[in-house]
Amino acid sequence: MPSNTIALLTEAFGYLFEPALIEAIDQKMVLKTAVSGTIIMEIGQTFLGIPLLLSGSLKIFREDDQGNELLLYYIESGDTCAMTLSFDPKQTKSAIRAEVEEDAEFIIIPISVLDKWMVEFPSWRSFIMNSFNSRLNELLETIDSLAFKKLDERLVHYLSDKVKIAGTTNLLLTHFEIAEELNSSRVVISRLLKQLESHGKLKLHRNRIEMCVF
Amino acid sequence: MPSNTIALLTEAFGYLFEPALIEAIDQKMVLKTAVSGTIIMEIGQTFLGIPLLLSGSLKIFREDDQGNELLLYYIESGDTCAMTLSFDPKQTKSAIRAEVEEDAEFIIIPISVLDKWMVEFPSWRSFIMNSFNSRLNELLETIDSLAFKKLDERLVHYLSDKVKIAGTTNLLLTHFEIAEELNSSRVVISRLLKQLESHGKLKLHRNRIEMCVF
DNA sequence: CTAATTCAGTCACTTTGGTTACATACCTGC
DNA sequence: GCAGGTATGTAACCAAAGTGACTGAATTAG
Repeated sequence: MPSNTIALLTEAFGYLFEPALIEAIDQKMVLKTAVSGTIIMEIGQTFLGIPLLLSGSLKIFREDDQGNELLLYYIESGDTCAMTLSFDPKQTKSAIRAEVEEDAEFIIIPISVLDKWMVEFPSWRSFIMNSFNSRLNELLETIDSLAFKKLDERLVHYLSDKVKIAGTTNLLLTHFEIAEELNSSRVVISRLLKQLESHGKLKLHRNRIEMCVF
Repeated sequence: MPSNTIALLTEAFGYLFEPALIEAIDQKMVLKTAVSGTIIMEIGQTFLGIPLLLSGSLKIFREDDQGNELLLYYIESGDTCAMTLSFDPKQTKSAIRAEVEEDAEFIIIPISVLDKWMVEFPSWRSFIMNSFNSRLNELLETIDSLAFKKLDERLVHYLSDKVKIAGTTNLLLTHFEIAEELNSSRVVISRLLKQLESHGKLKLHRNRIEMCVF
């Protein structure tokens, strides 16, 4: 008789993983939950396993040595799910920070079983490959934004992403928060937001931005 | 009795791959050579296999819809070797352009065998994983440059990389070429180079830059 | 209710990088 | 050598984005 967790896993990953793999995951995983704002992975931190997101969403950041930060991309549960890059047994230091955007449930799979499962489960192989590909494509998109787009375009793109993730056009954000995630400054963001408001693309309130076009 | 190609492969990959894998590669691969400047993979192009670099080096570019381009990173033979990202049978369109920097020999491995080899050869699994990781880390470095550094720093970094790849402090480059690879403009690059020259970091000549500090 | 804090709007100013334009130097083919 | 192309130097100007300073409004703590 299947346990609670098996049912949970089947709901989240049944469309991806074969039953035998789900059972294997059930035996090896650690289930965790974290509320919005929690940092579940810090830069330079050694990780014991790779996380798979069951619900909620994560924000993935890069940071330089002066503490400037940049939002790289989001991880959603529906999505090809999580994976904080790398699982080279030698290089297990995280290159990124993962912060919970919306309250999240996730499981941690120990690195030790990853290679074994690659041999045993075809669906695990393709999952890992697809995850890597998604990460690469997201990084390429980030590079496109940085290299080819001006800040106002990046801002619009950022807000559109937020709408998608939050599932509402009513965004609870301060200008300062946006500035941090885009590695810009508060004044500049305020300026551009005002500009977008005057073009009717959004409405500004305190701690809140109401998107019109997105 | 081992064929020529087996000896060649063993020289290039013997430290990475088990003999049985080298034999498998020998049976499936196509050997190619290309001179400096050749584009061996174009954006949007469907690829039939993944390339592994035996000698020479490649430059990997990203481009936007207006034709602006940006150098992402180099692939060297000594290095964990090549791989033009993705090998999802569904998504086999290249996201990048690969151009030969220094005359290169490389082999193409058909996508069809990749998954099979993942099961059969542990060294192939770790090779693929390490390659993905290298690519991810290189992209993250590119993002760091774009997000956190000013153009003069990016320029110095670019020139240092060139010295490493070319193996000489005597770089045969025009200002225009540099501008293209950094997605900037010729005038700006000339300006910054003059500045670096006045600080004694390099000497400028026609079609040539002589690096002092790097 | 008041004081302190946080958030947003705005101004003046600087820096960085991009653009246009033109001059000059170098190099190649003839 | 000369014509034409290519590479570089430079100046004037512009636009995008960052900075510092100050204001007032909204919110929260006490």
